[in-house]
Amino acid sequence: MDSSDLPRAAAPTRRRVTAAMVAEHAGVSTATVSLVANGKTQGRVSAVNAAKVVAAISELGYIIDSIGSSLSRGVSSTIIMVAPDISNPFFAKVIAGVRSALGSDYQLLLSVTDAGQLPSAADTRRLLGLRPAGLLVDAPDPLFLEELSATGPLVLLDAPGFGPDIPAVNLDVVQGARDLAAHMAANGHTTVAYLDGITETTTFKLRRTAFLEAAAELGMHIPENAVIATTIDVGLAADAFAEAWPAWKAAGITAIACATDTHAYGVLQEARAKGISIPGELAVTGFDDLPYSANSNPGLTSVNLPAELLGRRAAEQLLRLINGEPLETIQLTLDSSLKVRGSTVQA
Amino acid sequence: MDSSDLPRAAAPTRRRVTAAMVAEHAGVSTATVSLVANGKTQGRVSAVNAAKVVAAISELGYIIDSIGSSLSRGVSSTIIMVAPDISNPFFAKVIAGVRSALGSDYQLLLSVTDAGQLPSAADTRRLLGLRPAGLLVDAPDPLFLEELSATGPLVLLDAPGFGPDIPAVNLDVVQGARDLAAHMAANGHTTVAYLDGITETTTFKLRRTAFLEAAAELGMHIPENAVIATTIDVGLAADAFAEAWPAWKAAGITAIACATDTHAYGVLQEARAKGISIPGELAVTGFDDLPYSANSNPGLTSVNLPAELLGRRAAEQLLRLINGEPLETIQLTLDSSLKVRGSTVQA
DNA sequence: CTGAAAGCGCTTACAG
DNA sequence: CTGAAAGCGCTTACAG
Repeated sequence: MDSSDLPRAAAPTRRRVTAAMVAEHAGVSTATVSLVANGKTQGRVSAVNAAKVVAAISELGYIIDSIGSSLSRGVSSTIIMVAPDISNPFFAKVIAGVRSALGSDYQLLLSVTDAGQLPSAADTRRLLGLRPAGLLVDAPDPLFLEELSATGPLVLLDAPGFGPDIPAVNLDVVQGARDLAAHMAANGHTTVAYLDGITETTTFKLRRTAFLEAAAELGMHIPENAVIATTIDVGLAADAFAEAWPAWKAAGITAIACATDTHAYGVLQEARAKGISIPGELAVTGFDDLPYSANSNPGLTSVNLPAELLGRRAAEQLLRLINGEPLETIQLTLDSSLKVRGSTVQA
Repeated sequence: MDSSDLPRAAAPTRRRVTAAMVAEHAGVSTATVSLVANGKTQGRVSAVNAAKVVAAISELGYIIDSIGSSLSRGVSSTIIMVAPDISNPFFAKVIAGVRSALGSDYQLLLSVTDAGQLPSAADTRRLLGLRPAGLLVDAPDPLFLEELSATGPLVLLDAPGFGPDIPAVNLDVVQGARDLAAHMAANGHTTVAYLDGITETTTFKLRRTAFLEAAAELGMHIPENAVIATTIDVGLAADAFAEAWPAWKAAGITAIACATDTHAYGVLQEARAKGISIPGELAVTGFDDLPYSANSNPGLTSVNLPAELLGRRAAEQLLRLINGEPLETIQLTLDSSLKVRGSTVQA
């Protein structure tokens, strides 16, 4: 009968304040409002008018509508970050770094997926409909990037080996993996295993190959079936280790390197459940040095990676790209460092 | 001289495909393209034309531009989630739940802040310029919500005590805190302390007051200065505990309840450094039951909160609001459960 | 069933 | 310095 029941879910309490309303209130054109609201008054708006608009803006509580603005400009102030695993605390630190560099000019949109899953290029392409000002892609696989075929400012994080012309900030995981192998060799281990991540992320491949190579160079032996892989998940890692351990033990394995600390936690957990002495019977190492690794049982020997710095540097590079500034260095590599704890050395 | 060097940062490789291009390609109007692209053909577009448009869309690789669409509709397909602490792994699970309920129709935009910091209402209001389809606010403080004065679909997470008419999904932290107190009393503790979070989040207040009340009811004593607070950070919690411990020890404190597992990790770490025996000399409990708590040294007794479910239910409620469906229940409360581990009971 | 047209809110040459 | 006007890409009454 009437339409008073139409606005159901969300009846707007007050109408949106538009630039036109501000213009009318201040007695100027919307063009002038736009100039003032965007701080482009320099030599284009008289001090008198600028003051009038500023007053009207604060009086009315005007906020530039980013939808209208984006459509007009052709680009939004959104920065999209694509990452395979938000549940990893390491990632939270990366985000913090990104945000600190981004400031408040840009909105950070996180495209997250389920643990260890890479987002599909199709999903991400849909996000491109938001016309992001730039794209940050963490630990991509080569295929994803190719499918994405993004145009516009793009910086990769933790993505080694992607061609020297594509901007990236990397972590020196190769050195970290070598340090791990050297540490094991120095502690007398001769037969070792590797617990890998299941996604074919380049960083995982590098961690694995660098470790295996260095282990071989150092005269350590890696038996058949001593390289296994699971999703980044404590429980699944524990299961995989439980299944592998009898054969490994028989093969004389006394140390296991894990692709991430999370994997290592699974091993520690299962070892405790099974009564395997760490590090006496088995030495365990991780990768990432999560904040919890100082506190696990026992403390976890791990490769510390500068997460916050990674995010910060990547965002800084992206900002330069967005502003059309040249990059001094297309690709950066940040140092890693080995943290030795009780999981490899008796306290 | 020429303008070939104008597009600096990002020369678009191919032009954006617009509805107009699709329309021309298919020999129809843009109105028809819009109808087909949005799946609103039912009784409005002939099968022949629909097929032509579908073909043109896939041939040209057309993707609806969400900026244009949002401006026209007055609302975007973005859902903004505001949360005080992304670095908490608990939060990652909440996000996972939100995403699983949201599906691919909506983009989730995370407004994250630094650890433990609540986002300013001003920041968030700026996000409203993105015209989100809905808002999810995790652990807000009352002031924030008032300042925000958001219109439109809104669901609160972990926000008890906000008036019965505002949609919220809560966690039964009160019961959890009581369980903790009862557990301590049952284990013979008579003098206890509390390590709180520093943000005046309602959930923290509830955890604290429920614990302190239950402790008192159970005849346990809480000395002066036995309630302290720090940011959610392992190191800071460790420092605060280190400073408080001598006086606490003198006062006869034998158990400490922490507002979050992260705080508890700090206590465990410091206790180890100082050679304080856990749980012999001091029993420690957390809250949240993070995945690492099963694996800390010793395992941490904690209140398990259903993070993933929290996110899922909240997103489901929000979707109903967005679709104008009625909510069966305005506020839900999800059960917590006590996990007893080695930090309170000798293994 | 179909298309021309208005309109969402903003920005930016352009003419004055 | 200023404002009228076009245009960004889409959606949706509206008239046919």
